[in-house]
Amino acid sequence: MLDVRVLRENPDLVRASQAARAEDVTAVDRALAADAERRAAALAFDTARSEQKDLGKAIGPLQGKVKAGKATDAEAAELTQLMERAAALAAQVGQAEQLQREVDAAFTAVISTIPNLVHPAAPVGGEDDFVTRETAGTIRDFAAEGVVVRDHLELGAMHKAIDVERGAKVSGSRFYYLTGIGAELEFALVNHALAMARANGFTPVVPPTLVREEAMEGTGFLGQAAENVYHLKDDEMYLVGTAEVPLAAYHMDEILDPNSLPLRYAGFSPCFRREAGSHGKDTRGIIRVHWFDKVEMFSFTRVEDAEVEHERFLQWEKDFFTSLEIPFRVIDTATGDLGLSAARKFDIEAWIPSQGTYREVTSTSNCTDFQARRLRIRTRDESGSTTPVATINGTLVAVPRAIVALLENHQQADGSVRVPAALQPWLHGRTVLEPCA
RNA sequence: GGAGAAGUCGCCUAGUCCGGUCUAUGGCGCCCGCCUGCUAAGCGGGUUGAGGACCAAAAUCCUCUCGAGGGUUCAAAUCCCUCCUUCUCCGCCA
Repeated sequence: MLDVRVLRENPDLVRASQAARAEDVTAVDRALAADAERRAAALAFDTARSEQKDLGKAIGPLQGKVKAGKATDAEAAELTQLMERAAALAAQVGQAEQLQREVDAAFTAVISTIPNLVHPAAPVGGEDDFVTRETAGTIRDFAAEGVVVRDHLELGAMHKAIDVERGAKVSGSRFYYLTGIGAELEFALVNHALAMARANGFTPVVPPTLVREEAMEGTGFLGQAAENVYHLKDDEMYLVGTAEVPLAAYHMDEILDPNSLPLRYAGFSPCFRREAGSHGKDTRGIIRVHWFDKVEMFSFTRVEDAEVEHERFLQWEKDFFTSLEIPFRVIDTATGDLGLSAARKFDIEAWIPSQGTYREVTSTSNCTDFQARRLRIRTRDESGSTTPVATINGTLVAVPRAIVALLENHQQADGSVRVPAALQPWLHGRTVLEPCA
């Protein structure tokens, strides 16, 4: 949710942001008009209600007297008169309240469609207008090494690590089993990630992954992203697509102690995505699946610290892939590709040898105070009054894509896979994974 | 799944039967001040959150907020309905 004051005092800023996102600029004027209406309606209701309360105060004692039989005829007559006025006023209050409710809902409806203000440094444009911030690691020259590149599916089969056939048999397309070393790799990656997160001041969390509408709505996943969310209609529950949802909603409706910030949580959870609208994309392998496990970083900070925290998140994500010795690049996502809540987003894209290109493996977003305002998560400023916090989220490891990058980048001619040093302690010291006979 | 109890402004709590002096009581904690060799104690004041009016700002004022949402009524913490949550007992079960 956008700050109404920004909307009122600096509508041009909002218009510019809308334009950068290729969103509806006229929504700004509709929101402003709705805001004015809303305030007028509130004032009308408040005034009528105030008068009604005054009348009520006069009626109370008088009524008491009349009931006790101690009232004079004049007082009884006055009571009758007051009651008549109060009845008339009650109708007026009812109407004013009804109007206020409608106008309020209209305002909420409009302002909810406006995404977060884009960060001034975010590159303007569509999906392909990202800016590459940096490229790290060295891409192997497989041909020179005499290695015929196998893709992760082939390697997964050789190692009996990934089974998509049975995944499809049991659950359908875009499902898979991780077996043997595949399953071990998941735990190794997750443990490695959690160890790093803990070292960086994160509290490990295993959150619920089935949430109520309020949590889904508050984190901004029921807007344009709604079609990708699994909805359990019988129970009015939603399966989360990321631990960001339960982690963000963890402090919903709370006022956080300013001295406790930044509050950092690392959530491990399964993630469920319908992948509507991506038919035909990445149909081979486990790059794009309906379910996967992930370790997600989440931080609540003061608004003024958000940008620095966001940079830290990026650094920690880079540290993770650097430790896995996987070449990657960092892109600054373009404004048109930010989603509802993010003001700025950095993606890490790992080199995928079988595709000869970089593919997104993690992503970190600075949602400023947008998400916190929706979830009513505040802290106190210097003057002691409440103010929304900022929220930052970032993937530390999304298991299947990390496994893809790992297997493909570290494969050797015979199909064996080298284990990077950082992961060895989590795999009982194994340095090489040998394919099954 | 069945039966029952409860939810009040950080925490505890009065009020709910019987609607109106509730503008929600008191205690604890916390904040400010006074007093005091220091500390403690004592004394005085403040202390839910949200929206709005006025405004440069502060002060002030108004409305909403007693788990949430509806309803009854001139008037709801209080009466009625639905939902949420917690607890107790029974049943079932990782």
